[in-house]
Amino acid sequence: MHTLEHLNPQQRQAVTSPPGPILVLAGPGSGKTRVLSHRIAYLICDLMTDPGKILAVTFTNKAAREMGSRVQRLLDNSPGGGFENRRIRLGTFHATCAMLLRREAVYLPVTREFVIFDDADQQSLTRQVIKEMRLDPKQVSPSKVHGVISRAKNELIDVETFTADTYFNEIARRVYERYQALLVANNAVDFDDLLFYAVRLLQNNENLRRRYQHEYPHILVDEFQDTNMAQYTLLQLLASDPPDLFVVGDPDQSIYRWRGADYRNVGRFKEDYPGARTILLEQNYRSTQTILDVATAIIDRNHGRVKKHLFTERGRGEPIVLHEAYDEADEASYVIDTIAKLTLIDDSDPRDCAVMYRTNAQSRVLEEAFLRKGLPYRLVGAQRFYGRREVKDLIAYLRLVHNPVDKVSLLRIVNTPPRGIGAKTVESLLAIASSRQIEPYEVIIELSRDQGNALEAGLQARALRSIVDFGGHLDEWLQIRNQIALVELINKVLRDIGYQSYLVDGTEEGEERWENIEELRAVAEEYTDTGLTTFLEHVALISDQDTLTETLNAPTLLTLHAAKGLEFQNVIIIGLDDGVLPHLRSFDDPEAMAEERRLFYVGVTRAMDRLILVRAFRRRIAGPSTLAEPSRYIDDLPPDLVEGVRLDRFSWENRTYQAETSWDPVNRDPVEPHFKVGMRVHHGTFGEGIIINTKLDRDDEEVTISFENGETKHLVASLAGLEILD
DNA sequence: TAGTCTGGGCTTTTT
DNA sequence: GCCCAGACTA
Repeated sequence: MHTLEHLNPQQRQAVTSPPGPILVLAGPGSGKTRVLSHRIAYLICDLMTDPGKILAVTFTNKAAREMGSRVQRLLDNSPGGGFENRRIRLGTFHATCAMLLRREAVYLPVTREFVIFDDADQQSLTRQVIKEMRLDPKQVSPSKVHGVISRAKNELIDVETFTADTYFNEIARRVYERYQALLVANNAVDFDDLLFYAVRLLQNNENLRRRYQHEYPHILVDEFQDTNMAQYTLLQLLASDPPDLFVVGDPDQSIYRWRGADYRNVGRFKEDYPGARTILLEQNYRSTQTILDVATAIIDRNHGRVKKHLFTERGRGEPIVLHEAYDEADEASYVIDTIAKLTLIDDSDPRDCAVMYRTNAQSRVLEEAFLRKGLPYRLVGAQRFYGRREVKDLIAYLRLVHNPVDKVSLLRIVNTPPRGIGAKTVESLLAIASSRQIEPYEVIIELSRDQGNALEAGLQARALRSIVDFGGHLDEWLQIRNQIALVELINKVLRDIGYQSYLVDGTEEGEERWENIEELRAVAEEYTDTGLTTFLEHVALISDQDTLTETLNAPTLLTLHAAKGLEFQNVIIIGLDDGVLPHLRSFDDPEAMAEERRLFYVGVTRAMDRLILVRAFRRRIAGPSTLAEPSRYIDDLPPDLVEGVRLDRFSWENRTYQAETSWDPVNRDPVEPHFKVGMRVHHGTFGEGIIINTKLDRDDEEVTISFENGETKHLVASLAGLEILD
């Protein structure tokens, strides 16, 4: 019972409610993870619940991990002791469904070894279907069509019930049908299928449903406001009778509507479970009262919501700061200056500062500014490790070895690295496969075993040699896949295809790519005991945040979406201009506009001590730089809480921030211009010409030359080998 | 078959 | 203004 001492009355009420449908509306910073983990500990230690009967679902791996370790800590400290959390089923919606589907694969159109297609795979499959239907991918955008399909699945609409009310939707319906068939043919499911199949399975099979209800009578859900129809239905199906369903969420932080999330599930929950107990968590342990008041002023302008009165015992704190920069470059230098200043006056470390923005494109100007100063930063999202080309390539090889009918992976790597199996050859291979009604990989392996067949197939001798070579390797991989450790398999594949020499081409980028491969191999080491299936599932269901390095003492740059669930001492939100925040694309949709507001609210409530809002007088969004209109949200800020005075400017030299950074600033010598407009030069290929323009580009000089032969060229001076003639 | 060129288009992206 | 994808050329 001692674990309850650290909870406030509302938290305690939530944690100790008798089992049943319970809805916890948790304001930002109100300790929702704490409530969830205490609830689990309470079930185990006080109500003597078998840990194996508890199912806790989150949206991210990170949240799942965090909850797991917090529960473990609570159990370790509990008076009874000896409890273990290992048997708690704790995971993301998708991982939980994947577990269920693998167990019950006999009821599915795919086998237990199914692979999970990620975003890029889904995209390329959709594109393939569109092309197959002889539609132009430029007219019919694969991403839009796939978006429609994905949304349909999230709303549990299958091909049969998908109604095509418009021409576009008719196309989408036909693509949907074929797309689904191709997934099955590849023994694959996409992210949405994980949920969709799980729901259908439980709906159509009463025994199975009973079994799972009995297996997990106690269910807890994090970020409930972000559930979509499929997830909500899944929870309903899993909940036993009487249900013990403990859901925690905050409709004001619902920012994934465009991914199918529907915060109205919160309202639905109350309707579907009339006896549900609702508990509001309003005490905030993160921010100053000033920040909470600003946040409240912003969110209170959204209608039709349960108002929360966020309060803290932390006191008023400092006023928030509003700054207007000249343009985005000036905005970036203001950000850097401000962080430098904060590290001086506030005893903050650079790592305590975050810069948030609406769109990823905004990070570029910031990054450039940091790089110019030689200062480190941590960027969340953007160049995701598992989205890197080389990482995806290696994973595609492994997926192929695991599940050779996966044609998306096969096509991805059949000529990567280039081995002379080009588009023409691939086409012939596919034609042979379909005419003989076998899988393309079988054609490849057969050819490698018996080259005589090839003559009939009409393949060029050179192409055949390449196929034989590749097929031989593939054949061998398939035979040894279950006999050697995962890392050994990876090493073998890498060696066989000469991947290192392909990647490492003398450039820095090549080195980096190879390092990524080594990192992936290091991850694979941890799966020596569990094997390829588990490893592939792990890499398919992982998120970017998991790869965020925690050690670097540098500010974090991230989108407002990525900021959800995090907190920082100092938060700088840039781009408070209409069209950026709120985003232009949301203007004509009131629901979307309400979500933009929530997004801003999420950003504001990340701040513990200081909040700094920045806008720019001019801004370039697409095309030329134009005058920007201040964000409408600026008008909603209570004037007495805002300080419009700009912070004093500091120069970077000798500042603690720079001194404390762990990374050596890149001190490039400034490039001296060698060429001037009007100079006559000679070029090895183009002959003589006159410089008509020069430009210094961070580390090189770019010149425009009008040559005597009439051509005008842009050249990089260091590479062009120009000779100055006068 | 592999690099270069051109044109469209352009939020957010837990899995 | 920049990036990616597909067309085009060597």
